[in-house]
Order: sequence, then structure tokens, then C-alpha cells
Amino acid sequence: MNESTANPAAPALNTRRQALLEIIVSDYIETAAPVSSQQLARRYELRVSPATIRNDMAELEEMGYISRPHTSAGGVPSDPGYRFYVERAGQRNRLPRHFQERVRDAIDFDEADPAAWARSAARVLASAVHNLAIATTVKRAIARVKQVQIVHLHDREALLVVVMQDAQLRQRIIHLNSDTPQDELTQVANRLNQLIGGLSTAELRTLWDSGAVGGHLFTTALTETIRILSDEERKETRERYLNGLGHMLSQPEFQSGRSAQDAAEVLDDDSITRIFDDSPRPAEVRVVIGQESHEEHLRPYSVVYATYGAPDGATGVIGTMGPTRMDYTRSMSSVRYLAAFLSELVQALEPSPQWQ
Amino acid sequence: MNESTANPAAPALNTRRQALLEIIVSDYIETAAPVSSQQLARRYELRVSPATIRNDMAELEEMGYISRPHTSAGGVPSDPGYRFYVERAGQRNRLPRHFQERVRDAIDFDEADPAAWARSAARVLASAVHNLAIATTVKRAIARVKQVQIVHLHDREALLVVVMQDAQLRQRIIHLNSDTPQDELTQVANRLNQLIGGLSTAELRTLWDSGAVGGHLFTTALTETIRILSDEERKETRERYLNGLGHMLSQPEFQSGRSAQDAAEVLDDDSITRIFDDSPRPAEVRVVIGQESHEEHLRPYSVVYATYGAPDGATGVIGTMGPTRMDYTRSMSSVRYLAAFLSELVQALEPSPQWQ
DNA sequence: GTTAGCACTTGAACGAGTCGACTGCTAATC
DNA sequence: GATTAGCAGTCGACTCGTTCAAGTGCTAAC
Repeated sequence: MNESTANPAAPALNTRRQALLEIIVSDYIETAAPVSSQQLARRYELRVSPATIRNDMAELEEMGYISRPHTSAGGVPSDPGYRFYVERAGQRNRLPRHFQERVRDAIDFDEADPAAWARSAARVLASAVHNLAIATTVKRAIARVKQVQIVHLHDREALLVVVMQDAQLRQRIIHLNSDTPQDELTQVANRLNQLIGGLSTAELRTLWDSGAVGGHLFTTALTETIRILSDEERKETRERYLNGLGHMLSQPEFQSGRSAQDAAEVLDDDSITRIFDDSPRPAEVRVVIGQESHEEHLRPYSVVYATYGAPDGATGVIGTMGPTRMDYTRSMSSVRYLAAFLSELVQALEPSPQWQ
Repeated sequence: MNESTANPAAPALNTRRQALLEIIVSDYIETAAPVSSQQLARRYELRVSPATIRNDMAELEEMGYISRPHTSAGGVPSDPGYRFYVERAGQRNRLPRHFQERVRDAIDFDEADPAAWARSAARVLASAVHNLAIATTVKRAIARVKQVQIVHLHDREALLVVVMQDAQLRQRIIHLNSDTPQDELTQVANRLNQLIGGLSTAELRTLWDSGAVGGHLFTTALTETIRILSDEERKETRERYLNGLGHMLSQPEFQSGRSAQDAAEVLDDDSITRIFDDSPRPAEVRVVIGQESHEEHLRPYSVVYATYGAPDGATGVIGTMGPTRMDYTRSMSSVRYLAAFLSELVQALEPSPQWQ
């Protein structure tokens, strides 16, 4: 990205002030203390005096990029300041040390278990960015059945297992007319499989409407399969894995003032998941800074997240949440890398086109 | 339970002091403020003067049941004081209002998904006791396979789905010699099922050692099935669902002093799960109070938990964690009820004896 | 064994005073 | 016109002393 690219939405700033703003944001991200003109002059080779910096900072404050806790205090970036920083420096790659190795060690491909992948990914991400991390399992917008299986439980109950196109499993209990031996259940399942393999919910409904073949058990299994698929499309069935709230609460903003309780409540409600609903296309990392969020509860925080999965296939979300003073470059790099990594794994579970 | 039953491990107390101690503990649980002799005299009909209460409280302090934040402050129960209270009042049934209805509304039997049950149970429990709640899915000490299924993915990869005796599903990717059509995969699965239905890990190993029938695919599937089962027995595969950290952090002990960060870190590490390892037999509710815990990190908290599931079958754990000043009677009642409720659900998934 | 009375202890709340860090402004300088 | 030195002014953080109310511990009387 070109150094001189300015945030299009923001009022123009001369080059020195742009550079200064970037330094202020990055210094504040690092130290968590309001940055003063003197410190800036001392720590960075700016070749101007503190007084000049003060003038520039007054200008930045005027334009809304920074604010001051009180009259005689240093500058603290405001949301537009962070936004400027993200647009300007967000594409830089700053993975934490040994991040790739850590990811590879933590995630076991052969498990074939998107839930386990998501859990591990959240753990690695949380410890890399020192904030809360969230990963969801995957889900397709359009569910297709691949195969079903009916397993005898006891008396008049059996377990219907549905393997979906993206290799995810779902199960329901079905109630039978009479106690039926496993052989017969398997027969019905096989017959069903020949008819419904690869079908979507809509196609299954058509089949059902056509009053298809088969007795009571066949019909029940078909009905329940349809119900599972439509639940799958309607409900948010993706499992969420959270990790690293402790990391986040160790940030200085929670030591005094900021309520840890509010942060904890975010875990239990669905604000985060709702943010994720508006998911970017794969490979794009999205950043929502403080007040930019539509979710009331998330206003005090920033969220960095990305979609992973197969294009037009099963997708999940991975991201991190923390105070607006978070290390955006590191967070974006880590999220980008993990999303790409998980995408590869998930795509390996997708059926290849010729078997579709 | 007889009112005069004293905690066997504790030094003897006359009846009035026992009653006083119970009142002190229950008052402190309710108000979270050190209880003074005057308040006790005013609020409860004790028929003695504050001075007498002071003498009794001095005795209770001497014996370690209560302590004082500072010289001129009221009494606060210490761990043995809570223990006394739990032994004396723990069996009383004090379910929160409409608790049964809330449980029934929240938990959907037909989903047949122990993970969904555990998630809902944790949510209901957390909001009932206003503390952190934890529920795990179930797991058998000895894993048995019920049925397997092999589903084509693409090229040389297939998905091995294992339905276990307790209706739980596990999956792994298996690598094939050559791209094999679904029909053939199903055939192998059927052949396998006739041999291995109901077998334990040990029995599967014997079968494998006998150099059983079948080609490469058959052997691979058998090997991976064995691996899944032994992982199941070796690893802690139970999924944990946590809920209500926000409730817990709203308790007054976290408003000032007590670190919310420490509490949050408990979520990420395995202290709680390790406590659960020492699981009581079903129907027994276990209470671990503060310093009684073997887990360093859990010392500042109390945990109330119970095992649920089928006797000698699949078991999980449900419990709640909070500051030592928690409502033990309510917590124990709620946990007891939920454990019984979940046990019923899980037992419905167990195979009936004749099909074993 | 119980109670009244009283001296004593202690934390919490409040306000005044001090200190240090930093800014904003003005006037001089490049 | 931009930059800089110098300086008065502002504000939070910290400390110290005071006051106040709550509650105990002890003693002597009942």
C-alpha cells in the first residue's frame, strides 16, 4: 500500500501530521498511556521541537483524530484515529514470532473435526494477540444431505444420523411404530440414500410432496431429515469457541475503571455472533472499531474478524475482540493467517465437483 | 436430616451456638456484609441480648467457624463455617421459582444432542444461581462401537463416521489407496458392522490381532475405529459448556478487590475439569469449599457439582462455581435437579439390555 | 449464664495541601 | 509563515490529618 494513501473519508492532513498520527496511535497501543509532545520528541526522531508537535496535536484534536482525558494531559487516539491507523498500516504483515509453527502444532488435520479445529484456533489466536478470541464452526447457507443412517436405540426409538455435504454430522431421535430390528432400519436407510444423496432442502420437500415411496419409517426418516436440514439453514447452528478472556482482562483498561463484568456478559449474549453475521468475503479481514459497531454492547471494544471456509460452501468465522487500544496490525495478520489456514482444512472436507 | 446432627469432624457446639452459626452464615450469604451482634439481635428473634451473641461469636471465632476482617468488625464465615452450614442445611430443597418449568422449556429432548442439552443446562443453571455454571457432555469409561459408516469425500479421502454405544458420534478422515466409489465404501462398512457392533476397544484389538478378513480399506477403517475408541477412553473428550461468568462477576466480592482476571483464567485452564474428574456417584451432590480444593486456582471459590448419566454408562458433570459466599442450598438443589433431569435424557439414549 | 454500660478500635469519607507532568499561549527566531 | 523557547496555568495522583459511625471487648452488676 502506498504510504501517501490517505483515508478517503478523512479530512486531508499534511504528510508530517499523518506520520505523527500514526506514531501517536502506535505509541499509545504499546504503552497505554496518553502520549505527550515531549515524549514523542524524545523517543522518535521527529526533527521538530515539542512545541511544534503540540501545534500539530492541537490540529489532530481539532479534526477528531485524538482526544485528551483532561486539559493538561497527553493525547489519546479516538475511534477515527484508530481507523486512520488501520487503513494506513493494516496491510503490513506482523505475525507474532513462531506463529505459523504454533498454528501447525495446535491443529490436527486428520481429526476431521471442524469443532476441534475451531477450538484450537481460538486458543492459538487468543494467546497470540493477548485478547479474547472467538472461532465458530462452519455452516453452509444451503444445506445438502449426503447420507443418512438409522441406528437402533431401544424399544421404539432410533437415532437418525445425517451426514451433510460438508461432512458435518447431525442427529435426532425418531419414534417408531414398533420395535424394529437394525437390519430393517439399515435397509430403509439404504433405500433413502439412493433417493436423497446430494439433495437440498427444497429438493427434499419436492420429493416429499410427490408422495414418494415407502412405509411409515421411510416417511418419518424423510420428514426428520428435512427438519434437520431446514433447522440447519434457519438456526445459527455454528458452535462458538471462546478463549482468552483472561488475557483481555489483563489489559490495563480493565485494571481500573472498565468493567470486567460487562466484558464477561458479552460472552453469554449473542452480540458477537450478530456482528459475525455480516461476514466479509473470504480473505478479507474486517475491523470494527468501538463506536462504529451496530451492537450497543460492543461499542467499548474493537473486533477484528474474517470469514473462512470454501467459496460458496461451508463458512465459519474467526476473530478477536479487545479494547479499542489493541494491536491492530498483529491482530489483522494473525486473523488473516488463521482464516487462510482453516479454509484449507475445511475445503478438504468439501465434496469434489464430480461427486456433487 | 435431624436438626441436632453436628458436623462429625467439628468440635461440639451447644444447640444455641449451632443455630447462631447457621443464622450468621445464611445472613452473610444474603447480605455480603460482615454480620454484627446488634443486627442479629434486631433481625432475628434470638431472645438474647447482643452482648450474649458477642460472647457466642467470640467462641465461634475461637473454634475457627468465623473470622473478622478487622478487630472492630462483624463476623464473616470461614470455610469450616460454610462446611457446617452445608452439612446442616444442604439437604433442604430450595429450588428457585419456576425452576422446573424453565428447565423443561430450555431443554429439547428430541434433539438427541447431548451437547445441546449440556449447553442449555449450563445456561439455565447460571441464571438460577447467579454464578458461573459448567456442564459437560457425556462420556463412557469404556467405549463401545455401535456402527460405522464410510462416506466418500473426494479423490482418495473418505470420512469415517463412528456411532458409539451411547449414541455419540465421532469422525476422522481416512486416506484411501485409490479413489473408491461410495457403493464399495458402503459394502465395506456393512461387512465391518457385522463384525464389530457392540465391541469394546480391547475386543476390537483382539479382532485386529487375529488378522481378520478384508482388504486395505477394511483394515484402515478398523484401525481408525480402534484409534477413535482408544482416544475416546484416553482423552478428556467431553465438551465443556460455560455460562454466566457475568453473573458471577456481578457478585459484590468482585466489585472491589477480588480479581476478575483470575476468575476469567479459570475458564481457559483445566482446573474445573480436573475437579470434576473426581466425580461423585450419580444422585450425590458434591460441594468443595474454598481451601478444601486441591486445585490452587480454585481456592478462592466454591464449586457445587454432580455427575449425571447412566449408572455404569455414559456420564457427564454439571456444576456451578462462585465465591465461597454462595447460596449453597439453592445451588445444591438446582444442581441436584438438573443432574437428575439430564440423567433421564441420557439414559434414553442408552441401548436397552437385550440389544447390548 | 446473661446483660448493661462504656472505652477503644478501625475503616471509610472528606478536604487541604503538595507535587509533577503536560499543555496553551506569547513572543522571539529562522 | 513555520518553528521554537519560555513560562504561567491546569489537572490528576498522592499524602496526611480529621472526623464519624459502626461495632467490638471488657468489666461489673444481675
